[in-house]
Amino acid sequence: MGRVLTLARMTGTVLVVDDDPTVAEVVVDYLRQAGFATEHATDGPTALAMAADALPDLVVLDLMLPGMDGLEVCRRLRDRGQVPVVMLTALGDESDRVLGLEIGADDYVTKPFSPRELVLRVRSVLRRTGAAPASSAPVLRHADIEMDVHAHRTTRKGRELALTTREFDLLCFFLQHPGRVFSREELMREVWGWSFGDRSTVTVHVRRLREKIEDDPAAPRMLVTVWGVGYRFDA
Amino acid sequence: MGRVLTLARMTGTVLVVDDDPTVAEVVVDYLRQAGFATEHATDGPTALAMAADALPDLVVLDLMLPGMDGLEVCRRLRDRGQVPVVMLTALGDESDRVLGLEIGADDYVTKPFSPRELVLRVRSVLRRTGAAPASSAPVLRHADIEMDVHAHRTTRKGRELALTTREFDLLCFFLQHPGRVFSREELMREVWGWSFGDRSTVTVHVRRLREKIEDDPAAPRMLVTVWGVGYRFDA
DNA sequence: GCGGGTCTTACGGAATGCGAACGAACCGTC
DNA sequence: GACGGTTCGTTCGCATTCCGTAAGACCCGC
Repeated sequence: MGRVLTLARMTGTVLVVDDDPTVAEVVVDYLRQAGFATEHATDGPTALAMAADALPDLVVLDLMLPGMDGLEVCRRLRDRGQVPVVMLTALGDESDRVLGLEIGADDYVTKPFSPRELVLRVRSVLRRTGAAPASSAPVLRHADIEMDVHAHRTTRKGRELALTTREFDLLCFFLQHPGRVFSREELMREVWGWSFGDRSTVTVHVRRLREKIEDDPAAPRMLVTVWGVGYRFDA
Repeated sequence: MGRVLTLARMTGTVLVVDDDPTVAEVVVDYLRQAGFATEHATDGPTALAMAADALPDLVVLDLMLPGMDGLEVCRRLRDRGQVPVVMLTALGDESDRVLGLEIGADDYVTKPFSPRELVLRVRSVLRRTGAAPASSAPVLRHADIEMDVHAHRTTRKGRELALTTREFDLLCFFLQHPGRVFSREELMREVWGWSFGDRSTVTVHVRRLREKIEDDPAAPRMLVTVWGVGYRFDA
């Protein structure tokens, strides 16, 4: 009923750093469509300058850059402040990926990637880091559950719930879309940001989440199974 | 095709690309009923030309096309702009599915598919990509029956009905076409998405549905038998 | 009464969801 | 760098639900 949803479009500025004009164009396009303002740089030094100047809320950074290594750029960005970084890495380049995460990238996406997936990752990172501007609802409420997105804290009847990251993301999504059914594939895409993966992953995480938010997990009243279709979060 | 009666608000234009006239007809039918304007192409080159000309908000694309591969069409559509694509794939063709998603399809539906499901996917993709407001009344009412398509919930006199997927699809179809007779073959095609199958399948499902929505299933008042013809949903 | 269509019931197979457990990856600590 | 706990994704077996078909009883029109 009076559930106000919710999350006006998340607006923020994203700096895209990629020397490939085709990739950059697609990425910028999608991010704009998703409601972000965008800046674009084609090399490391320019990227650092623009980051200092425009103070973006997040940086999408290609690892393969001419002149300066993407890792180096990432490190310097991190030295300056707490701007979140999503890295673009070549498929299977495990070492780069590990290195990137160690240096401080908040997430990574391997090429070739679906642009939409990238947008999802960006949103997810912003939500997690709390860097999203105040326009997005800071607190989600539904029934007796209260979710402080920025603080990454969830309470039920005043008692705090110990949710993992995935559980948090999952519940967050359901709270933003109550009363609608979502297939496992949709949830995989929307919450995990993947277009592939095992359906049962969703099943298991729903089960674990129920374990924490339902009075009787075996007979859920909030996170309901719609047979043959998916799951729905009821009031 | 000329002018279109706007009972519901137009939510966008969808280009349907399929060489099978039967499939295409059903798909176009449902999309129109859901409030979309539609265009239809039977091969790849025509599809690309129409996409460039009509600038649809979304493309429903059969993977199996004569002349040009559906994947190729998808790729070219993607090269040109960011029009969302929903792919139709053969059942179990996992490799094609993955390939399609990597190339940039936003969703896929496996044949045979329920037309209602396709419409839901189309709406879902449009909502996700933000290309169109996903309004258009998703709640069907008739007599004392209320159907929330998005929630996949059906109530009668306020009490929830436990319908299976098939029953849901069937009732959904009847609510969208009240007062008209449909033969078993038509229902098979429109609801099941098949052009083959046993007539008695429909009979049985109608019976099971009656069991749940009629006061006296033996003397139905809503889901009426038209002897020698088929079934009709009365007010 | 007869023939064809419809209703009802029952059943086996398939699909789906659930629960438990496992191994791998990751995190924080020492 | 090594260790233990946590989280995550996957897999397996089991129970349940659903679906399509078949077979017989029933009903309608002639």
